[in-house]
Amino acid sequence: MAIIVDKEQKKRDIALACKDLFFQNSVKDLSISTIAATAGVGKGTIYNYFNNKEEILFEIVNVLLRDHDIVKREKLSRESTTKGKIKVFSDFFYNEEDLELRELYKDFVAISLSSPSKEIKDFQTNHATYYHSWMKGIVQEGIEKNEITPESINLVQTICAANEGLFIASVSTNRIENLEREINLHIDAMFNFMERKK
Amino acid sequence: MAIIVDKEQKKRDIALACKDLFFQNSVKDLSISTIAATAGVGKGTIYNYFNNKEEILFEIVNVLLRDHDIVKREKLSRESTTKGKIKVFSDFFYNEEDLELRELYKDFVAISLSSPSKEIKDFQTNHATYYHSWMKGIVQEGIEKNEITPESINLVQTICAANEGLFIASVSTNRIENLEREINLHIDAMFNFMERKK
Amino acid sequence: MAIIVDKEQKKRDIALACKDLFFQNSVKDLSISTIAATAGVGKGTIYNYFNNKEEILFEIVNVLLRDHDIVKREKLSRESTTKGKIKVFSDFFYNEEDLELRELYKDFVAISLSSPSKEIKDFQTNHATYYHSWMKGIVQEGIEKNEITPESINLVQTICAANEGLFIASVSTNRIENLEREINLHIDAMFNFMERKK
Amino acid sequence: MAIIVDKEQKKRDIALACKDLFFQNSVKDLSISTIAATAGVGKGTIYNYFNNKEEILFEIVNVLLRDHDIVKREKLSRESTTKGKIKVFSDFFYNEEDLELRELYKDFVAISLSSPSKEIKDFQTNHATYYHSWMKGIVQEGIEKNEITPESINLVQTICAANEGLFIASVSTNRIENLEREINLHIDAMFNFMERKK
DNA sequence: GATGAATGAGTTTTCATTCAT
DNA sequence: CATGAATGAAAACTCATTCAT
Repeated sequence: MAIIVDKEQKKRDIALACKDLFFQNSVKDLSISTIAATAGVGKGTIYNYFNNKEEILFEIVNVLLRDHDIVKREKLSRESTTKGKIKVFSDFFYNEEDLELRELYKDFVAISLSSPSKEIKDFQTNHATYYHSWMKGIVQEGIEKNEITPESINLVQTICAANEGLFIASVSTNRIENLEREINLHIDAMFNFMERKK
Repeated sequence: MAIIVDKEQKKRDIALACKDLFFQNSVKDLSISTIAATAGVGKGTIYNYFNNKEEILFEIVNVLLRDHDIVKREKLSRESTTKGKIKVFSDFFYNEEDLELRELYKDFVAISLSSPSKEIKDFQTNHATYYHSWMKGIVQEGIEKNEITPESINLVQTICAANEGLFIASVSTNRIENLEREINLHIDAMFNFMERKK
Repeated sequence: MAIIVDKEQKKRDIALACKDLFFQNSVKDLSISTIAATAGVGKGTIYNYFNNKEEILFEIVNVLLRDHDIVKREKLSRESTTKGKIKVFSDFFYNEEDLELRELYKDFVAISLSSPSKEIKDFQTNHATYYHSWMKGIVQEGIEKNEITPESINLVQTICAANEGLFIASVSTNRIENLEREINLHIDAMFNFMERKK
Repeated sequence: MAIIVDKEQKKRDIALACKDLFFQNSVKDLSISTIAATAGVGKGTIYNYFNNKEEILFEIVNVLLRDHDIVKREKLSRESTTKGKIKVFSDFFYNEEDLELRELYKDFVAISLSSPSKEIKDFQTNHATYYHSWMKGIVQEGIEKNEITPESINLVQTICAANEGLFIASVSTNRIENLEREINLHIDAMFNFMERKK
């Protein structure tokens, strides 16, 4: 019998072994040689598990997101107010823990903008939809608890979009000096309109 | 002196001669050979006028923005309400006329995200600041005309960011089916809060 | 002993399992991976039975030739004249039934011409000699039956060579529009000289 | 002004600089690196003049054929009889001078048989047609001079094909011990039928 | 100042072969 | 015996950059 390898596990191993490489460089700037060397396998082995560099990126993100979600869920459970939850939800764009994931996210958006493939767009759509629903759930809950007005549900899209827009601006320009502050200011402003007046 | 003017003119000529190339391809995918051939000059000549491909992109955008601004100013002058002006201001992200400029803009953001250089960040900062001020001016005017509340000035950042965020989402995911509609909905929602109640 | 028989059987099984692959692709274009997968065995197993891809080709051809010979013998028995027999003998180069074998034959000649090995040359020699003798036998018989002149025996080589030359020309150039016609014309021409004048 | 190079001359120079390489190896076995090194230019330079290895082969053959034709014409002019001319014409397949050209020819046929491209087939067709016409002209002349019968014209195809078939057999098998002898025997046999009986 | 021929480092990709299980 | 994971050498090809004219 030949060596039976858990293909999925091996994919994960290779991906994680070179995750730092992907944090520090954009996919375009990484060569298969470098990736293989870093992962401690031969170039051919990379091709046994991945069809292209993007797939490795997908794998890394998938693994990291699993952990990220657990932590996020935990952090959310510690927040009692809807506003608090939304702020925690939005801290992905600036907090220290998600620095790495954020780097990869930048890479994803960059690829989507410059040379989009169906795969990457689908991948992005899946995740965007997932997090959007999640946030919608939080807002819905806030409505049910009478914290915020029913119309608030229509502002979820705007909050998400503004978060993302502020993040992009903070990365691609020098205009945003303190992203954390800007995001929280904008959430405060939105909640001004969303919160039930007593 | 005269020579310097000539040099500037030649830069512009080269840049404009290959602008279509830049609309249709991302900078990363264009080779100097292709650019030179399209511009009808030798490869060496490109190096006499530009240090890298990005600089050509800068030149094209600069020229195009000049025209774009004139048209925008004209369109704005035809709008009487502040809301109308903001909508016209935001239509850059979806209107037909700015399709080309938008393609270049995507390229800029992509570069900023994946391998940012000081030059491109400064370039982006300049333009972002310029348009931001412009929009702020419009809102300021609306406040002075008593159309909208003084606090509205603090929402300019959010409006801009949400526009940008929606645009990025429309490009990098399949989530936004109709960008024009989403942008206008979100502007309407914001103006609900900004407009003075009579 | 029994084991050796088994080994031979297994070789044949593997070879036949992937014969279609060899019809459709030239040996050079086939990878061991593809062959192994098609044969339904592991890559390592191929190496247990064959030293190289050519050997698999030999095996396939050997098996196919056995059947081909039976059919040919049967077809020849149905022909009464020597000319008829020679034509049937030569139809290998254009008939529909031998299409596959012909594809393999092309591959053999190609290998012989570009990077000949002792093995392939011996293999080719064996078969060429075998068929040459066969044809010689037919001509001999025709002489004995007084159908053709005794000198005809010296033209066997020419007939064979011309058949082969026409085939090669039909494959490597666009000069031969209808190979069947050309081969039959040339055989007719030769028989003009070979047939006993009554 | 940049260096103006006679592109055609440079192609020829590169091709000739590595012709020995092509005599000794089949195209498939040659790498661009080796070719470039032998020609004394960089790898990139090869690509500036040729799209693939076959094109280099074409170039070499074209140059060599030019010389070959001159020599052949000269040799033919020294022959007075049609039979002599045909023999001289056919000596390409075995004479010492054309050894190199013959090696390339083998390569051509091998490629045509294993992985034919339109280009190579057209190239082969052109040359085959050219030499075929040439030989036809010689036979025609013989007919006009009353040396051979008018029907001889129909045997040109057979003579060519048999020459080629014998050559292929001599290369791909051990059956032909002395190609020169076989070719001349077969030409003698054909002329037996073609020559006018006095 | 303009040119474009030459370059070679660097990249992706393939695949025969090995060998631990 | 059979397997198939791992490998790395080798190949094709690209392209920014230089520099002689």
